[in-house]
Amino acid sequence: MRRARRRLRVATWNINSLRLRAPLLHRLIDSLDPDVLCLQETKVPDPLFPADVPTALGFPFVAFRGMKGYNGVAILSRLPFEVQAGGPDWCSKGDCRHLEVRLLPPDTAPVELHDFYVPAGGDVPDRAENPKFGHKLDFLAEATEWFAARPRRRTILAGDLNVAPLEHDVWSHRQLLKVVSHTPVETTALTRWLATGFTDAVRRFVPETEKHFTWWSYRNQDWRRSDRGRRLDHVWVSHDLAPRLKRQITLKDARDWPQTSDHVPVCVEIEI
DNA sequence: ATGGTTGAGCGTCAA
Repeated sequence: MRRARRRLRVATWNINSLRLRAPLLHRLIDSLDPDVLCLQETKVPDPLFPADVPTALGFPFVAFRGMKGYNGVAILSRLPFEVQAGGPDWCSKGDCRHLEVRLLPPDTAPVELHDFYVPAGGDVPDRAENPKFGHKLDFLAEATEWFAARPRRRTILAGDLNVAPLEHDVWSHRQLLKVVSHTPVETTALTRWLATGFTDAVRRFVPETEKHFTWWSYRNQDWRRSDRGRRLDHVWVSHDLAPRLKRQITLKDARDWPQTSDHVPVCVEIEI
């Protein structure tokens, strides 16, 4: 007997403080209707996680890993899941940048889901001068090694990867070649990670010759007019899921929400 | 070359 296919929508958003922007999640859900939502930069320690927020939004299954002040990831889900504990402590820093869950749809096989928040890497793209850049490169290398050693089936990886890998993932390739997020050492590292067995889901729908961004700095007076964006937020799927991709939605309108994040949500729909 | 803005949480640091 053949198992039923199910529509799965996975969204990712760097929310830049969950407690501050929890009210905006209503808009995200109205616009994207996700089944699963991966958040980054929740900036909330676990004991202070607002447990009532996901429940009120209709997402009864929740996992979170947060700390004081910085970082922090969370997964909100309509589908049940099991948290996969015992993953690596990336770069031995204990800094709350990754969650893995095993989604358990009632009518079809489980799906492995990863939520990542890759280190931003500071301002100077030189590991000798800037330890944060070294941390970023080490994180990317560790993640690549870890995924290379695992099988890749029915797997989705989403998050703020803090690298814009392609020429048209930034507003000016030439002007950003020495800017952290688009330096060759970073784009090469991210491409190697992708090549451990993933497909870039959004670029399946948006041609590589077309500019496509998910982040615009707060420091631009008129973000839409200057349009100096970068594509830092990604959804990747294992190759077996690539033919099942149905659409992507990058919710650019979210950049105009009141008191919003500098990142916008990205959502992918897959027939699983 | 510099500055521009935001959040956490009260110092500045991180982005």
